This record gives sequence, C-alpha cells and structure tokens, in this order.
Amino acid sequence: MARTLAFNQHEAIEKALDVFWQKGYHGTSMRDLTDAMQINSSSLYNTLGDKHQLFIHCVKHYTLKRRLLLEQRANSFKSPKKALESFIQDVADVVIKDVQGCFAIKTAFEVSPEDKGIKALLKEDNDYTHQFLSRLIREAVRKDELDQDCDAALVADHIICTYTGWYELYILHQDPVKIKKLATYLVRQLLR
Amino acid sequence: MARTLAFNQHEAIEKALDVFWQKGYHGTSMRDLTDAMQINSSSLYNTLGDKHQLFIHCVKHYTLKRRLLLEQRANSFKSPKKALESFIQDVADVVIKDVQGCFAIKTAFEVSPEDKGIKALLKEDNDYTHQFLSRLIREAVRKDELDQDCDAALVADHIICTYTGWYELYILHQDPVKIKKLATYLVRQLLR
DNA sequence: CAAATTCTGAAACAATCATTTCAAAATTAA
DNA sequence: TTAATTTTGAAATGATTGTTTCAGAATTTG
Repeated sequence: MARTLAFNQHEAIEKALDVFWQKGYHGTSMRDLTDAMQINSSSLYNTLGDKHQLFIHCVKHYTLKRRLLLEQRANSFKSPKKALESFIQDVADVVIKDVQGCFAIKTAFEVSPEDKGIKALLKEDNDYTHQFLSRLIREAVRKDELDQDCDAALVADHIICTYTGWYELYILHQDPVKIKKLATYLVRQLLR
Repeated sequence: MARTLAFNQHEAIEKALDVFWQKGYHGTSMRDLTDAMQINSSSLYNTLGDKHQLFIHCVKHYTLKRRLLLEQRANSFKSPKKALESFIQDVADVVIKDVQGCFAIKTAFEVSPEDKGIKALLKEDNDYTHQFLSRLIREAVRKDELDQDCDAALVADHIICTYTGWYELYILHQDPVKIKKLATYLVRQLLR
C-alpha cells in the first residue's frame, strides 16, 4: 500500500469555495485556488479533478452545509408562524453579514445559464428551501396562524424571490437598516 | 483631415453588450468581442478603449436604454395604481422573455462587489428605478388608491427586490406560469 | 491631384490560462 | 527492511489571455 493524502479534502474544498465565492467561477484562476488551498496542482488534479469538477464539489459543499443549518434550526420552534418569522429575520442577518452575496445566487446568474449540471444542483437546492418553507406555511395554515386561502407553494416562492433581491440591494447600497426594514415588512405582509 | 470611423459605435457597443450579457465580464474574451463586433482589436482600442472601458460603455448603454423605456411608458397612464400594476406585469414579461437574466443584476453579482466604478453605475440605475416607483406610489397614496400609512420608499425597494428574485427563479426553473403568478400575487399584495 | 492624417489589418507581444508530465520523496504492508 | 504504490513538487506544456505595434490602405481638406 501507499501513503495517504497529505491534506484534508474538506478543508481544501472550503478554501476553494471561499475563492470561488469571492471571485466567481471565471474570475478564479487555478493559481488562485492552489495558493488558497496550499496544494500543488498535480495533487489537486489527482484528487478533486479539474477546475470544473472542483467547482461542483464547492457547490455541493455549500448547498449541503446550508441544508444542515436549515434542518438543525427547523425543530427548535413549536409554532410554524414563529419559525417563518425567525427564518426571514435570519436570512436578513446573513445578507447583512455576507458582504459578497450568496454563493448560490451569484453562481445562478454567472454560471448556470450556460451549465446544465450546475443549474441542476442549484435547482435542487432551491427546491429544498422551497419545500422547507411551503411545509412550514401549510402547517401555519392548518393551525390557523395564516389565511386559509393562502397558496403555500406560491408564498414560498415569493419569500425566496424577495430575499434574493436583498442580496443585490445590499451589494449596491450596503445599508443594513434597509434590509432589516424589508425583512420586517415582508413578515408583516405575510402574517396578517 | 483624415478618414472617419468605418463602424458605428452604438451598434458596436450593442453587439459587445450582447456578448457580455451572455458570457459575463470575466467569461468574455477580447476575441469574443472583436468577433461579435466585427472590428479589429486595434480599432477597438483606438476608439472605445480596453476591455474594462468597453464594459463601462455597455453598462451605461444598457441602463440608459432601460431608462428611456421607463420614461416613455410612464406618461401613458392616468392612474398611478394602474401604472404600478402595468409596470410589475411588464417586468414579469421581460423576465420570461429574457432567458439569460437581466444584465444589470448579473453584473451586480459578478462584477460590482469588487469594482466600485461599476457598482456606482448600477447603484445609480437602481436609484432611478427606485425614484420612479416611489413617486408612483406616493401619487397613488395621495389619490387614495393605496393605504395612507404605506412607506413609499420601502415599498419601492420591496418591489425591486422581489422581481430581482424572479430572474433567478426563471434561470433555474424556466417556468413562465410561476413568474406570472408571482407578479399577480405581488400586485394583489400591494394594492389591497 | 496631393499632402496630411487617421483608420485598419495582421502579426507579434509577454503574461497568464488550465492542465500534464515525471522523477523523487513518502508511506504503507509484508 | 524491502518492495510496492501513491503523493508531491517543480517544471513544462500548448493554448489563450489582453494589449500593442506598425506599415499600408483609406479618406479628407486644401
């Protein structure tokens, strides 16, 4: 048998993700990646593949991480209405903390129009969030916390679309108050 | 005196815009541009400047064009409420027609986090739309077509954020019905 | 027409791009 | 320890990047 890998793959992917996140797919060079990952290119190609395959790893890593975060927080609420409120406010906080925007959204606009594979991954991620939200909404309706005639799937899409726009607004204006106001506005709009 | 330019600058910029729009800033090479513009690179550098300057031309061209379109349509309504409704539905139609998303939004995510010049241009464009919408909303409030306690600036931001998300959703799902439903939902949400 | 001036085309530029090569170092199991 | 196997580092790959060069074609004014 032979020696084992001298670097941690997960850590390497996380570092690569940081670079892709900041510079975008086309704006990132292999040198940027090997510098940040502190791996020689031959090792990189031998283990994680070429630039595109590495990018896929990063997308999967990112979406999985978010998914776990979402599931983790999902069970900590008794009232679905409260859970929805908290979800929206949390997204607003993430938007404000993330100066460079959401990696999935950036990738959706930069890469996925011309890359079906990446698009499929992002769609899957989007569908997951959509399911999470619409389930929450349906529960809220059942518990009479929301209007009976409310279309859960539609409202879920609406929420997702709205906070997508927050990212762009924050990139352009960097105004945390504005984002927070929009979040409370969205909550009040939905839950009355 | 000497000969005049052998190509139309506006047409050349429009062709360059098409390429940048489709491939993004970093995904576009100078060869892509000279091929599409049918101009030799020396002519390009002599007249419009380097890649970055050309990109600025494209952003300015795009935002100006949208601005004119907006102003042109603004005066064709008597009721501000009807104008708002029509604006939102029109945006939905644009989203559906544009398979590759809005150039300004794509650029906001790809370029402007690291390019203050481009960011300033996009912010200016965003502010213009914001002014346009908030003025319309204020008029609607004055004419009692909207709630008196409605914060015009906030609602304008909300509308802009929402339809930004439509672009992403359409890139991922390519479902026109979904976008139209979201548009009518937004309208009903606002104007009740 | 002629002289002046500017634009154009093709080639060349160095730099960087993603990727590959391969010998040597490193590690494992026997 | 030895033989087998894999990772690693540094260099080299050819292609492509953005940009420049410059001689000659083109066009305008006088």
